[in-house]
Amino acid sequence: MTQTHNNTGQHRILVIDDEAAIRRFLHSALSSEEFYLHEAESGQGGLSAATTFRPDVILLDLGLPDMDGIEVIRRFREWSNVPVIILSVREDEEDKVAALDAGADDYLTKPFGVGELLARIRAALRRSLKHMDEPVFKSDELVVDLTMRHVSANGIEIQLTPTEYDLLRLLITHAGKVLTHSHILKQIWGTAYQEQSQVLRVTISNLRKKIERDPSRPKHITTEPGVGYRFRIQD
Amino acid sequence: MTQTHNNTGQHRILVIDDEAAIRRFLHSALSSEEFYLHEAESGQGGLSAATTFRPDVILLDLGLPDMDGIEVIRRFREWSNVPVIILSVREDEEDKVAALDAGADDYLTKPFGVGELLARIRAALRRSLKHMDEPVFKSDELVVDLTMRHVSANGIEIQLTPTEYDLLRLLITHAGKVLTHSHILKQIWGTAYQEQSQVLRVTISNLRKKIERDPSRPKHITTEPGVGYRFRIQD
DNA sequence: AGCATCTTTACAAAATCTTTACACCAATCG
DNA sequence: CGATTGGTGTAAAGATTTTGTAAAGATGCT
Repeated sequence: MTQTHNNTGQHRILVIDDEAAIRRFLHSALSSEEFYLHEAESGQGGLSAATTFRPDVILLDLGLPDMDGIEVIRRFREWSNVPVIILSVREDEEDKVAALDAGADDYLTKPFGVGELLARIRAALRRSLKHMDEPVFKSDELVVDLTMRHVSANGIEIQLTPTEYDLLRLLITHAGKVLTHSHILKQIWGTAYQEQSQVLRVTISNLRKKIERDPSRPKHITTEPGVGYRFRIQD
Repeated sequence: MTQTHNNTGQHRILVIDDEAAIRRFLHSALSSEEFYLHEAESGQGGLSAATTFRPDVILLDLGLPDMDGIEVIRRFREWSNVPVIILSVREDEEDKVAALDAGADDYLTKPFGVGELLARIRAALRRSLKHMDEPVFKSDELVVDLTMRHVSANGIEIQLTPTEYDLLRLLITHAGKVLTHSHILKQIWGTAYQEQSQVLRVTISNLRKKIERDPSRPKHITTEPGVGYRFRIQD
């Protein structure tokens, strides 16, 4: 699941901002032979535009009307590593820390210079274009679309419960690696459950019943006795 | 064995700044269980420290006495992708643009909050640690990937039990050296087992059955009679 | 209430660990 | 020269721990 950006020289930028004035400003500042812009004016709209437009960079305003900017980052980071640069009027340190820790790559406080914005976009692109990830994961007959929270085998949709999906996503985003019981538990159930491996075993069992051809001889999710579980990429 | 970062949880930070006051400030702000700091007070010193200290992140002051900060970034980028965060008193846009375009990853203007610095360091680490080569150990046909917890010979996977794996890892991380019985026992079975060499012999035997081509004439794990065992690197 | 999901309980099945028993080899000694 | 001794390797038998699964209870949402 490695790949791509477009092979025209143009880089694709998604702007998510509710103020038309700022969108216009960014449009005139950035539109050029080098960049191709797409605009969204809400968090929901931005997230869905991200799946269809496939940007190389996202410029995100934190103060959106429909949902919290931090939440937008978090949701987006569930399936993509595309760089997110925050543009915000808030200059409190805690806002910056929260955004960066949620998965943002950079944080610019308005007003900012166009030159600096361009330089930070170039820096983000330089880093990320080397290693971009395809948000659709395939292993044998199993297909997991991390953008749509959609799982299928042989074209037939598989219904997963929220925890089952979270567990599968965690395993897939670390495909090949062994994840220890306590690490998985901490990630999905929280620190309090770090030692409660029984609930993990049950969830693994249920997940296998849904995604494995023969749940008693699992191919996708294998157990590493005494250590944890591993998602194996087939082929 | 391509070792790119340390396998302790600690991340290594190189601070390049000529002002002792700032170095002290950063030292108290960042030194913790999470970070291990190294300090340099000149561009030349920083560049050479980067090769020996192998940092995961570099914090660089642009105003160094011996050479221009931009030049330091450029020289460093000739051979490394380790993230560089600029700390500078200059807040002119053209300084920022020049530094970012020279290869810096982020630019913070002094004075800055410790929280923001930490968040930007975490963001830089998050991005770069994903793309680091795994430390893979190879000896002849045997391949041990310590991050994937994966052992194979001639491309065929070898299943190891937890103790077998722990033992192999201990031997490999000290490849070439002799490890005494009591040292191995203390490390893997705990102090209580320090004298129980029988259990070690059994485990060594089982491990050899799995990783040696001819377990009765072991090439990888050799015994040093009366002393202990040694992992020999082939080739 | 009805439904889906999550957590816990209980137990069977499987894998691993430790111990026991003994064979092997070399060096040493009566 | 054969017996003994100390260090080592291997097989196999329990003992122990870990893992898988069904099913019952708990929770929460509409």
